[in-house]
Amino acid sequence: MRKDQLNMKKITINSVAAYAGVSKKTVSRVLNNEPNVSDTTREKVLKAFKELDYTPNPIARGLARNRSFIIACLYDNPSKSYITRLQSGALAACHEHGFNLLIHPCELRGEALLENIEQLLQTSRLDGLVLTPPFSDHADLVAFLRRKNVPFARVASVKLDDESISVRSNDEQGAYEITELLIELGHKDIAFIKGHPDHSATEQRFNGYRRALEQHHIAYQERLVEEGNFSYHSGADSAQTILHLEPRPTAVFASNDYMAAAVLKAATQMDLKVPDDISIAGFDNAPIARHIWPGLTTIAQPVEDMTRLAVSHLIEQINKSDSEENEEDSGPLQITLEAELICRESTAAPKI
Amino acid sequence: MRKDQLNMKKITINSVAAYAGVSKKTVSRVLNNEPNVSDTTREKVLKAFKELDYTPNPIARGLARNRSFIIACLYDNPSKSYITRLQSGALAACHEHGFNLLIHPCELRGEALLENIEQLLQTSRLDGLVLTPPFSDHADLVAFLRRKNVPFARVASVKLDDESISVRSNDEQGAYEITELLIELGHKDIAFIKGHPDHSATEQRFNGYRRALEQHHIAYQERLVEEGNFSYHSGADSAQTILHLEPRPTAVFASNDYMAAAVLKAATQMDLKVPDDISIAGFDNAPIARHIWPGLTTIAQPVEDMTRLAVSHLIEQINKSDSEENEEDSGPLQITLEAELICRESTAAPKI
DNA sequence: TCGAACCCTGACACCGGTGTCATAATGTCG
DNA sequence: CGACATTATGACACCGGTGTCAGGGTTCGA
Repeated sequence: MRKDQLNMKKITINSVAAYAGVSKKTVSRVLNNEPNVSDTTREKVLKAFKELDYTPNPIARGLARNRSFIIACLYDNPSKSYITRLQSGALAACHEHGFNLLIHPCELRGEALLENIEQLLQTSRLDGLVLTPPFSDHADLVAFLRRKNVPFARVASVKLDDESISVRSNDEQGAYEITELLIELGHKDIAFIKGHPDHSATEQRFNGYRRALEQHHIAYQERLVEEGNFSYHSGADSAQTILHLEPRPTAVFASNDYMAAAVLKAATQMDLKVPDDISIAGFDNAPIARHIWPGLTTIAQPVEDMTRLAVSHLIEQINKSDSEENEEDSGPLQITLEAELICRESTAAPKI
Repeated sequence: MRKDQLNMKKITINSVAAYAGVSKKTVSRVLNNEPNVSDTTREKVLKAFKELDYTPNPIARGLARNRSFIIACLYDNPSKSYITRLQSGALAACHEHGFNLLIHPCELRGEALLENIEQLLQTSRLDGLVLTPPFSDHADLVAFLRRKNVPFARVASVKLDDESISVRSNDEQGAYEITELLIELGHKDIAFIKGHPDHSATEQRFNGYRRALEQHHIAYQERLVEEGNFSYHSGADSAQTILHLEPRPTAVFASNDYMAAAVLKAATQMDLKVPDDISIAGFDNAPIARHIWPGLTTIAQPVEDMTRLAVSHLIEQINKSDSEENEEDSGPLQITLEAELICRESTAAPKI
């Protein structure tokens, strides 16, 4: 059968088989790089692929193999830049492996979460799930997914002590370094604004702050610590308290850049010069950190890399569990990437 | 057959049919709300759905109907907040109709675009496409999709003179209003920073600026107009030129908030007080507009609504073209939503 | 009372791939 | 050289739904 005889009809595995003069099963073998196909046959089929411009139908394939080639990325994160970076890393890995990415924003709080996820699983027949903060350490969710036997990977989770895929950055170390920077500049009264309690990063960053103080023999002062929730607003509230303390701290380390930006705004409104009158540091290296004046000293995490790695390993696991039927979990996979300190204009030695 | 006899097996249409004592075709009829099912039968089946907790498999359904229930959202936009707002609107509409959303960032420039899209269509078997700026007015892409007979909807397109689905906001009017506000505050030398030439919004906003000047009998001065590209950096460059003009304009209207923020940063670095020494206005109401000090006067577009509407109508069209086989395009659908002026602290009367 | 029109319903093929197994062809070893 | 293992291939059922069509039961008009 010649190509033009097909006359623009949909190209299916049957057309290819007919064109190449083999059975559709053989075409399928070539498609999936299965062994036991002679070189000459394989080449005939590959030639047919090219000449017919054939693309296998992922839906049919999915039906036959009970797979959707779709993974979903769960998030409930206030930071747009964080989300888009997550997505971009996840997409890169998905494309590499021929998967598609579904994004699924949903709320951490509320009874409905598990139902919501269950419905997502039911209706989309996902092959796997990527948990991003604050879901990465949601014990109920993790237990639920284990019970349902749904492959998943966690991004920026704290808990390293289990057998699932998890990629994180070293938040504790980052916070340590930024605090140490302030200390070495000569600051002693360093205020700290905590993040959202649901995020495990919150505790990590706080720990880094405390460890740096301790290491440098500076007493921890509870009065300098405010509760925030990563939002700009919460930063603004905390700033009001912190900037009116007596004596006023000479530096503020906020757990993310939005809160740091809010502190900067509040300080500017109070006619405090940054960094002369007060130093400010953030975390995350969000775009705003370099879009304001002065630019924020902060910590850059390799968010794209984290997600890319997580998704990549997730897909590997999916593919593996597909071929081997034995349920040996191919071992845990825990990766920790380093974060990078970025110095901008918002930090300097205190003017005595 | 009783439910517990099924003993946790996968619930398929066959199980339901057996449980309800009807054929799978009848179950399928109930699933799709087809006519010609007696009330008693329908209820039996519905009862089986509930008791077995049945969810139809979208993949099998997709194979049979040659549909994927997936639409993709194309974008190449520098603004993270714009992207996430687009996504959130698109997701809302998708969920409402049982569709899934694929996100597909890609580059406008470069020969590879059409190939890229073609591959996306081939491998994902999308049911439709949402074009967001700057793709909304990409003539080649639009022609390509028409030729391929791929349903699509455009968000924030300028061209209203054709038969496809298109939802936009009135950028020209928004720019007019913000310029008018500045004029009414007493400004006469109002600088303007253009956006990216690939985006149709760029021209719209510029037109609004010029119309307001004209309407208020203020001569247009070419020296006050800078070329930008919506990025923070381009705003910073333009700011350098504008802020050093002699005489210096008393107000700057940037085509988006990032560029406006860059102007604000540059002005602050030059020890100019905003808004006392110079007023600054932006466009889009990006988060940064309220995260910096002073907050930016800007225009808020209903981005979520635009995308939601676009996707909603797109899905309607997909569903319709599925049932009716006649290719009558159900009429063009052009919607224009209004944008809203948001006054913050960055604009005031000029201090003479 | 009988055929026509209509409403329900199910048998069966089909969507486009993959899995299982039988079979033929080839290779290997005692 | 015969018994057996291995490789290459295709026939066929199957994944879980939907489309087509035929047949049995009702209703209706003549």
